[in-house]
Amino acid sequence: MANKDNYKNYFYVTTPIYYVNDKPHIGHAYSTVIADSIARFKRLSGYKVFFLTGTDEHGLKIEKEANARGITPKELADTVHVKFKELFGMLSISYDRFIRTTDEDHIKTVQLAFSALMEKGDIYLSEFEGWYCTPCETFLTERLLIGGSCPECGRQVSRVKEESYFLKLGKYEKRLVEYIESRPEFIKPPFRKKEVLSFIKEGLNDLSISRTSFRWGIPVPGNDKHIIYVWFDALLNYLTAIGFEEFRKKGDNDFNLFFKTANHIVGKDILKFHAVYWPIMLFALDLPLPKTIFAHGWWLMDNKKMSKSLGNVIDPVYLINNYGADALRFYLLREVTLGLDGDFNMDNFITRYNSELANDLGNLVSRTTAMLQKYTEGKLPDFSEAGDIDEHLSGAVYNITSALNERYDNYDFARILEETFKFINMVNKYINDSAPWKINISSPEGKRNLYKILRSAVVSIYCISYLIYPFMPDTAARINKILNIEAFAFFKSRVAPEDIFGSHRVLFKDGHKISEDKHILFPKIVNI
RNA sequence: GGCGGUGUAGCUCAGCCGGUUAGAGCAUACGGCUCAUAUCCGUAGUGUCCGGGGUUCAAGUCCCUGCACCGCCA
Repeated sequence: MANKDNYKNYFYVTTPIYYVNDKPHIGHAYSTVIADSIARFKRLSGYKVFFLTGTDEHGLKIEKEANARGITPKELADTVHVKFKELFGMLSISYDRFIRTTDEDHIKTVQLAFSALMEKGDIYLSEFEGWYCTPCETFLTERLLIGGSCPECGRQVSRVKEESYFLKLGKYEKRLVEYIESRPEFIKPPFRKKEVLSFIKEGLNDLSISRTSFRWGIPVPGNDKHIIYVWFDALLNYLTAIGFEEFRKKGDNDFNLFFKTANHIVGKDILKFHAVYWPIMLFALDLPLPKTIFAHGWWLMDNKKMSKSLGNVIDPVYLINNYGADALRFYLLREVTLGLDGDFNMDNFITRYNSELANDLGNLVSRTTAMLQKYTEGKLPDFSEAGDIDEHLSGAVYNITSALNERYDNYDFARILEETFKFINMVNKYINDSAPWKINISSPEGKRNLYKILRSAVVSIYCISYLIYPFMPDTAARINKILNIEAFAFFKSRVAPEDIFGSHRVLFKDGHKISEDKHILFPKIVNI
């Protein structure tokens, strides 16, 4: 049962909820893969994880798209949200809930929250006058416009003047600044934190949070002339999914324990909503704030922004079908450091695939298993015959794993993968240098030496499967199958990362044999 | 315009509080091995560390300035 003080063992991670006006693209895949990887690592480390993703289904843009297609907004959402589920299935995304903002419990949450803030006086009715960009769902002030058009998308904006509900922001401004400044882990990476702070310090106007010009959305309780602004609606999904309604009614449950540990994964374009408006909503609701908001960059295509009009959009489904989900996951996470933009380049994708996945990792597994078949008929030399694992290898694994928690908490996935692949190279070198094929096995020393090398290589591969598991779960499972051990035995023991190497004596029992089948983990890409 | 950042080998980038001949990966050339997905390992390079001043015994590393590019700004 949940203990009030053990929230450190909880881990709540969310992706943005994705807008259902169009099918998913690589950016959706990216946010979701980041969240999936950290969720998997935390589960591995024994945390109670809740991983949330889903779709944002309300708003004028959906209503318009549905009208254009001659269907209802709900029909549009029903159709498109499935595309996201399919993509996430193909990508092995291990979410615990796929929320939709049209879900019953979410609608209740939004209305509950809205009412609570009305009662408190943090939401009030007034009049909005200004400009609005429909495609961006953004209100704009006069001085931001460029030639009378939206500064973001360049399209026409429309003049709006209407009655609207407002959320008080100024009231919480100072508190928010203090909160952000005193918590380095709250907004990552650090340069984004600076941006947010300077934005807030310019002063916050109250936020318009309702619309009367269209119908597709959640009505304001007691005044259904008004539809609740899509961002106010969408952000609350993070509360719905972990039982906000029940929490309001009955008090404590897992809700509290989870929410304090929340990690929101967001794109840089929606950081402001998550780092400014969302915390203020939570202050107003007397709730704790999430632990971390991580803003990642965008994917460019050949250094240009991807857009349908340029025709340079890369389809994640195409990549998965041709190269596999893990190849895509690997590329997305390996190529980009921290919160920077990434450049998707097909040549680069293939180079990384061939040199790192096929040549370095795939071939290491291939040559090792082949030697085992050849020299010991697939039997892993027992500990008593082989002795301890090579010290340089075990030391290297220790160095990587002991920094793992910190690296994950900083979303420094590229670094983890870089170090993992350095280790893979080290094992390749170890095999080269010790040259098992040259050993004279007629002598007892020679035999023992050969056994030590083989066992060291196999245990190293096991460690590699552990290290890559969060990023490439399928590959990790396939490696374990090749080694003929239960997939993810490391789950059961819940060993600390730095103890993973030491677990081999338990894992590989005397007389253990690896699989006889020949597996190619990553067939080389030869064409184009 | 305001605030912040970046500019290092052909390409992508590491270089924390200033300190020996400036690093990695990819690409290129040559060499070694044969267990392996013609894979792996080794060796060799080349750089006005954006320009100009300054501080210091000592500066990609700090300060000033110029140029170029980028991010954020209800």
